[in-house]
Amino acid sequence: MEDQVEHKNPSLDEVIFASVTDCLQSSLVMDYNSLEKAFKFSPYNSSLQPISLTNMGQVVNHPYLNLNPNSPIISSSSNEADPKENVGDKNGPMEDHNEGDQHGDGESSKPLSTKQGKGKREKKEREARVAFMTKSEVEHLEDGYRWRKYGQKAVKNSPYPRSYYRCTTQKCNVKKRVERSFQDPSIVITTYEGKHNHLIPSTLRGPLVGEHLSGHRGSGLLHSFPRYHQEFLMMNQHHVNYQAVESTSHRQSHGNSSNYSNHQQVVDYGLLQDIVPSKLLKHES
DNA sequence: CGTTTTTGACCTGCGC
DNA sequence: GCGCAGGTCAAAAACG
Repeated sequence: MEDQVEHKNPSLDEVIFASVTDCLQSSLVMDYNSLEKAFKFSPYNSSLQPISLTNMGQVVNHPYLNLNPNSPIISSSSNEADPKENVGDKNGPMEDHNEGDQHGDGESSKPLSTKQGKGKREKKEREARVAFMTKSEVEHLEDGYRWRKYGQKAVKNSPYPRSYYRCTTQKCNVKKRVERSFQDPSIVITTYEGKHNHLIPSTLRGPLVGEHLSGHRGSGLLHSFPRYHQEFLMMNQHHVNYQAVESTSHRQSHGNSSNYSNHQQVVDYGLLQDIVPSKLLKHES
């Protein structure tokens, strides 16, 4: 734990969201130590990017984060199409796009020998990551998507293991990692990697996220699922639509501290409207 | 019986 | 080069 305090330059890859005590409250629970730990998630943790969720509460601050209201937000969109968004990082870990050829890294069909990739795939490309810290008793928070666990590892210096999940939807290679903070075991750190290329499955074993968001809070399986978290997912989901329609440059709104809000303006009248409460959508604009 | 979880082995990147 | 830690695979087990 000592060695982790190297100040690396954050760049446009990883986002740290605030956590909330639960979906009914908006009080932030921020534990910097845990945050640091969250940063350690990534072997490439040179890339961290704060997010401004102006309609979702305050931005988490952290010595590593270098919060800058003018910095482009997030993200998630990043490695897909816009090389510009990778600005600032010294072509480190994210220089090639393995999704270019197919969907992904280590799909099960890929033989190990290929994986070793002598020569070919130099560095494995990583998707954008978003980390949430959530106060929750359960580790695997219901988020509307279906996940299959594909691994679990013990985490150094932590009594709690880290679990690895993959979205079960075909061709969707979104992954997430879940681990409990050893500093505060009540906090679950969930890291999403990649973007869903599909909508939230309607065949959920429970109410849709949207339902939940639109006022049935406290009911159903998602009760433990924090609102920020849900909101991110909703936006993440709709980003797919957004891209499909607008596939270009709306994201570049410098000076606006909330790209999300900007984004929301774009998708506001689409599907999102059906599932996200309007006040939430309007809040920022 | 199909799907998901478990878990040990293996691979990769990094620091020394 | 070696060892460590993180990440993934894949066979077997468990589950519904």
